[in-house]
Amino acid sequence: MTYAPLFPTPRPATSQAATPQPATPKDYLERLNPEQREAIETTEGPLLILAGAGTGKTRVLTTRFAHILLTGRARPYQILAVTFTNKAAREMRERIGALLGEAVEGLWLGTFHAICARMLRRHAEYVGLTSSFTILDTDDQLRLVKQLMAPYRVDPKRWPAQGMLGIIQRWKDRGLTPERITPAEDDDYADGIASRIYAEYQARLRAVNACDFGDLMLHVVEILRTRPDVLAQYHRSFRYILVDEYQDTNTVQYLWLRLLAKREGAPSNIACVGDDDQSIYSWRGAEVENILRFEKDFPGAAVVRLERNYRSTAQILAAAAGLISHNSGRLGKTLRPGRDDAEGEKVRVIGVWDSDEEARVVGDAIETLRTQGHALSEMAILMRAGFQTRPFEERLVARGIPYRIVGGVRFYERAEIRDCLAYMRVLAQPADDLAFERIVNVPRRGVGATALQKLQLEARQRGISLTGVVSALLAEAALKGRSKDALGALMEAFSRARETLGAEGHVVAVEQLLEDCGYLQMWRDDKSLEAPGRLDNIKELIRALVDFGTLGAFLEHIALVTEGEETAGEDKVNLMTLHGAKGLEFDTVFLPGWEEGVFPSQRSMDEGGLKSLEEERRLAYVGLTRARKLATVLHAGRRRIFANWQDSIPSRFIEEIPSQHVAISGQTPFERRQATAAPSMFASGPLLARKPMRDRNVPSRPASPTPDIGVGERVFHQKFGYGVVTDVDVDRLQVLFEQTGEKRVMASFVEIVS
DNA sequence: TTGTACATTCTTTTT
DNA sequence: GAATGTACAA
Repeated sequence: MTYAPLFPTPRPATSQAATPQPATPKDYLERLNPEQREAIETTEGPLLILAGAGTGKTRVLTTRFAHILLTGRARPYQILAVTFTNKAAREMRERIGALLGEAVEGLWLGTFHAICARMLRRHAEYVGLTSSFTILDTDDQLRLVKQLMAPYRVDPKRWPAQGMLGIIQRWKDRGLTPERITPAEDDDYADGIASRIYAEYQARLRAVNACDFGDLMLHVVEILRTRPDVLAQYHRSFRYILVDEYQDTNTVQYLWLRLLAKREGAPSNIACVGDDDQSIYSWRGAEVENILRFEKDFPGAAVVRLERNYRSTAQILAAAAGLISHNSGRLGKTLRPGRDDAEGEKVRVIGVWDSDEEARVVGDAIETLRTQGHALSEMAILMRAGFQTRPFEERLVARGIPYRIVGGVRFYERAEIRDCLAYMRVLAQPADDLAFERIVNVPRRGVGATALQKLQLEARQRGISLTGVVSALLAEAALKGRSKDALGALMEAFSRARETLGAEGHVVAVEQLLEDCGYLQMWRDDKSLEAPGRLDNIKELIRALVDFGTLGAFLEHIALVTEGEETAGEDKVNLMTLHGAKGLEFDTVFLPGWEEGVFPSQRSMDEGGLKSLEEERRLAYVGLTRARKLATVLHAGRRRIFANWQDSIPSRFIEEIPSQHVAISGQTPFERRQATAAPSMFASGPLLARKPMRDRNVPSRPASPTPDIGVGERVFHQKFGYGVVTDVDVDRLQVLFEQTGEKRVMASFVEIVS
């Protein structure tokens, strides 16, 4: 196997002896290719950098940043640099520091949301908030939407609150405040109450001095739109703008950038880096059109294409290029190998009988690689959806192979953490009704739904917060029995904690509060298996509290940083979704579940048709291009979905990879067509050497090979029952089943009935 | 108000 | 298969 000599990955220039002086020799430009240099040295005017996977995008961005500083074009605080993830922001900050030889302070470098939060704290009063506003988490959002929808008595089955929240978020993604929703725009969701709910939702947030994630962008855009003085202030301040992952921007983010970049009588020095082929977030409101339209939005824009890939082998690049060429409406860009010494191995495609075998095969392959001395941290299993990790986890555990799940259940999303955060929020801001609602009855204090409803009603009538109402009612002796005692004790705990907060600081105050109100005791009494772990998590949370000066600073940090601590560095196999893998790279990548309905996902295709199919294809492209040396695609003949088995046919994406860059193996319905021509791969490579298939006396599978089946034929399928063939494509059938509707199935899985 | 039994839905996801 | 939601009893 031509696996051993790894071509070196280009690293940022090491230890430049750079003091930030304009006269510094520009050795940081020397190891760049001509396109990269152009992308860095074209500092004035709008610039679009189309950066394919693995073409040194981050390097260009950071070097460009440093270049602007080192040539004296701007001071650090005059450059605005935005990314999508905290991780990307952190990486940029570190690499800029390395280039300059010292950490730079006062940068406007961060995620869209973090930078907007910073702006919004300065100008909150323009949108009816104060600078101490809280940022809601998704639980709060959903609870609020449910509350607001309740009076309208819409069927929650047909119109779930989740969907309503989705609509509101999409509106926010598009920069639409409630006043900007036209009647035509008002979705027909829940009989057209969506815009009304939206308006009420926004009013409610304002009343509790809170905003949600979308608001961070939306409010700031609204301020920049309506306050020319504020806008002018930022225009004076930001001379250069750098944007990472431009293809993932949604409309508000685009509006925000355009407002900041278009300055009267000055050039728009905005440089956007992106790759239309890696746009995989449209379901979250991202508009690929933003990148496709860039030259129209910013006339006279220069466009630089980075196509030299220094990451993957020529085989992988050709495979990925062939696959993505099936998409239409691309800006046109072909990855070329940046080096000639890395032909590499073909992309492996392995067909397996079922999803259990799939996990087994991957586990075996990983074990083999490990015994050959390859680091586990250089291998990744990338799947379409998070739940697909399970069988692999089980297999890896059984094999004793350490693994890590990247982006699983995040630390700050655990219930116990959110409970504690809600306690802290009420402590920091007693008017935070949404946080209060979360914790009034956690632990159980006998303050249930009806009691809470009474409190809410009373609070609305008096125009005060829930905590305000509780204190008032207690003072008036208007409460009785259980709720009086329970709420009294709770308010006691808060006021004691508030005293401690002033005297001994926030860490002690929070500890005391959680103890006092019985929250910690609740978990100590809990006999379930996970209770001790939850207590540990809470300890961890309190430990993190120490690093922050105030409770407010801590809560802001938490709201914006969703990542748990990165435990990279340990030698473990990486399991994650394809979305989560964007921006990462590994020597070896396993891509399981390439089957119709799974990948491309039926769900997204139902929602978005051809556009979604293309996005799925881009996702496949992202997956392949994560691999430096070897990519292995797998597909199974049947798969466990929910509780039962479902037959599946290989993904169309497999056929779309040019066959000369693919090595097919495995005995599957798909492979049977080529099997006679191409001998099994198993004998050749040591990597995935495997026992021959066991005999399969599984009843669901007819012994006969593909019979001649035509359109209109009536067929029977073990799983789907009776149906009529509506289309035939070699050995795949489109069948309209009586019970389950239209499905694509393998011809070999059905029987003709007469 | 709380607990239990049963039913239903869902599984891209980052900030 | 899990997690959430609903209905109903205590």
